[in-house]
Amino acid sequence: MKYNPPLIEKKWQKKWNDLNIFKAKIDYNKPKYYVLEMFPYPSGSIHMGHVRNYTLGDLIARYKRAQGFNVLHPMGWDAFGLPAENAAIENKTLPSKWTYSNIQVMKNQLKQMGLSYDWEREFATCSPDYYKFEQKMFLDFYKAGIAYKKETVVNWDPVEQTVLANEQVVDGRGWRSGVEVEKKKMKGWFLKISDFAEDLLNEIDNLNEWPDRVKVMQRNWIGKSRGATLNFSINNSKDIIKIFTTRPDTIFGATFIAISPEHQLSLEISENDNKAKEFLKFCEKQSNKEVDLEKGDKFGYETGLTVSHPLKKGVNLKIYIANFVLMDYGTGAIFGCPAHDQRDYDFAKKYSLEIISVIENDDILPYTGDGLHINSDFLDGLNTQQAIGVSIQELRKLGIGKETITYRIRDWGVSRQRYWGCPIPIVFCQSCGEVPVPENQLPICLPEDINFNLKGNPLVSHPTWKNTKCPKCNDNAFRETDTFDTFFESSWYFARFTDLNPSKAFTNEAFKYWMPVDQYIGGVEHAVMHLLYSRFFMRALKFVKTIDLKEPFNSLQTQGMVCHQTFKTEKEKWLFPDQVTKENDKFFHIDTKEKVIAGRIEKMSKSKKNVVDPQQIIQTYGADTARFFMLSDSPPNRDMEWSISGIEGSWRFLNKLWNFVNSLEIQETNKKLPDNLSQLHKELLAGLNTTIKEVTKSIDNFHFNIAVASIRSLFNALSSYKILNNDDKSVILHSTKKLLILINPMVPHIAEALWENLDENNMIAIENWPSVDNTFEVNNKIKIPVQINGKMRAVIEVQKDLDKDNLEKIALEEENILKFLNKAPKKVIIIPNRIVNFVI
RNA sequence: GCGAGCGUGGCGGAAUGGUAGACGCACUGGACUUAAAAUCCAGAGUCCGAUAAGGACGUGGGGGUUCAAGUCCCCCCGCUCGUACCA
Repeated sequence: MKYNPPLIEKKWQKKWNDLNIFKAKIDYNKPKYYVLEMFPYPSGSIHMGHVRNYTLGDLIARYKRAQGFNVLHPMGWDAFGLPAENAAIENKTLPSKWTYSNIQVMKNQLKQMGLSYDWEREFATCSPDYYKFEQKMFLDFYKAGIAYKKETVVNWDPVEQTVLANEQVVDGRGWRSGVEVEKKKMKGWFLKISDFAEDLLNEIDNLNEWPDRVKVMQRNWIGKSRGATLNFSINNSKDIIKIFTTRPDTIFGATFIAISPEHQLSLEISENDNKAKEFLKFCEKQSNKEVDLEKGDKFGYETGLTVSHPLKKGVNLKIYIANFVLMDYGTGAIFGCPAHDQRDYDFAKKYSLEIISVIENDDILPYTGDGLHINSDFLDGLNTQQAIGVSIQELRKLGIGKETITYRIRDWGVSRQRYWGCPIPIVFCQSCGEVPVPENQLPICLPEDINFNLKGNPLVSHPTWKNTKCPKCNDNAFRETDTFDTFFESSWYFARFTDLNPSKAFTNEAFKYWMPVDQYIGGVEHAVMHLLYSRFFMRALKFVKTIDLKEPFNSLQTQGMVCHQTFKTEKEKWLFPDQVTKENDKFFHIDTKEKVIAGRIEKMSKSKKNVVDPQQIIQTYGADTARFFMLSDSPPNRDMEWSISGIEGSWRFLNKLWNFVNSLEIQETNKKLPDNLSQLHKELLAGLNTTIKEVTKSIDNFHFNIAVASIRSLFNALSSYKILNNDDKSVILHSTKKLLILINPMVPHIAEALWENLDENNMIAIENWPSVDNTFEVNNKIKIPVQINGKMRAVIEVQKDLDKDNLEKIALEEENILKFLNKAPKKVIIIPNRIVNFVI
């Protein structure tokens, strides 16, 4: 009987399904375990990134089940988003139709992978049954003052008459129209994440099972900084400019003032100053991406206004409008100290402004480090920390400034000028203004009869949808046509999985039982936004008393990307891996035979064609082989390289496993370990025990590749063992069964099939994880390296825990040691069970 | 630009400060076969040496701490991710 993946995989998937093995139910007799992988956007078909993510999650789910946990392992669809609209325009279809048909396809593909989901909890976020709850949440936020409207700047495509996402802006131009993108001011809805910044920051310290790098990134994103606000009075005017600085100690080095183009003062100036107006227009054309702002050239406009330096009598500083000053951070105005800030330095050089050094240093300017202050009056001789304190004190005394804490994090703009998202439940009335939709009128559903041939947002151009009556005065009114950012849906979906209650977003009992998610797994690209928004969302829901939980994810693991070698023809055309053949270490096009250049190993991407379709892999090798390779290659948090030889190696191993287990003869008398174990038996069982320990530890630590290596080692020991008698058979059978339980979470179909072939009645899916049994530890001999000056010269085999004196004595009997030990050692370092080192 | 991470044989990767390269892939030799594939057995970091014994070198580069550094510290280089309207 040959290993036939399609046959056994279908069979066991059906059995799991028919017997409802993975259905999750509240059970207070068992500890619960909620394992969740980031749900996918239904883009069309699954890719290797999904395969990796869901294989990792499924391994954990099956492992925890075997350990006796009551496991919740759900799956759903992050179904709103831009690609559906693009597809709708391109293929003349509806976003809903496109999305739901993609879900169909992808669900089938996931099912073929044999993932142990409770499919009864599946949902798509684009269904009103889901999004109606977030309309209610938004209303709660609105009433609690967490949601508010303010002006925001968006990318505007004047030809398409539409707002563009950052990714739709290519080199400053609209991706479809190709015309220069403008910045446009619009009103949009925001959530006050900044109100929760302090708590979001503090609680990071308690996220013990999150990767440090994610925590550091979130801390930096929140960006708490202590500094000072300080007022400069504008000469010949009653007005003042309030600036924020983290370095009030450098005040004596200030040589100019710069304000954001969006600053109130900039707008006032531009009203009577055409050149200023032009400059603001120019700034509007610039990208509003953080990268471009920081990397781009610094431009300024000299307003002609000056302020007087508050601490240097008679010194005036020019006010510039500058493109690198952000309105969203601090007060939208800074003082420039070119000697000690890179951006200020660049700006000062460009506009020939004075550069005054106020911190002693030997480096070239700008110098941003610590040091003793000079040219700074009462700050002279102080270091940075001291000078910051003293300068703030002085500013307070003068009544022109004070210590201020600011955060880099900006409020979350949740408005999107798009059709395929959750409608925002607000109505605009001529007389009543903005009015929240009463809860009994929810959900506000998206219209299906839309026309993507018209310009702009189909919700705006729809003939009737936005027309409604004001809930307050019943006069004619308009609906909000913005929809939510899709991060809105993904900020609470994990809690919705705990119960699909049709009338409430969450059922108290289920929420309390299952939440928080014990193990969350997903791409590292979500390190900040999705994960921070979700943390915020829980707090916001707690604030409006919907739930009582702050942190949604107890343990987090981030996975790396799946990469593949790239191939190009000599004419620089990308090729798919299956268009390339290898002969004598050289690559050729499989049809045309032309030379192919093998490029770098890069993240799989459609544009570079270095993709492998999981569907094809599963068809050729089966899901188990794909899963096994995913786990055996790299540790999950690192990038992995997909390769044909790698997948074939996994395929070979599963075949070997299949043939080996099926070659075992099963008799009743073999089902128990023999009473008297030989030395070889003991060694084998000790090896088994080591593997159980190692696999358990490796899975707990998310080092699945080590777990795989360890299982392979055990398999090598079992399959090379010469079976001579009945006792041998019993020991091998015993060990093989344990091996199957260990490997089951990785390759569940073949494990079930072999388990059945071993005459077992229960499914391996419900077997208990093997426990560690140290009684077989027989190895009391240990190998210890002997070094001379830290260089390995010999290895001695000794009793475990042998004392220092004996270790030294035995080491000195080694020929190679004597050879190198040509004089008396200055020092001998001996650590029992570890090392002997002679220093000469 | 800023923030974060990563860098070990031909390749993926192992390694509580203590034998660098576990496990696998690719490779080489052998067995089986009319032959190939598959499978099985054996070998292998590089260099010197005889294909041995043994030795030198070796974890992106440079410096440092230590009896001992892939691991800790400093500087540099390269690549990847995020950067707020992609998900």
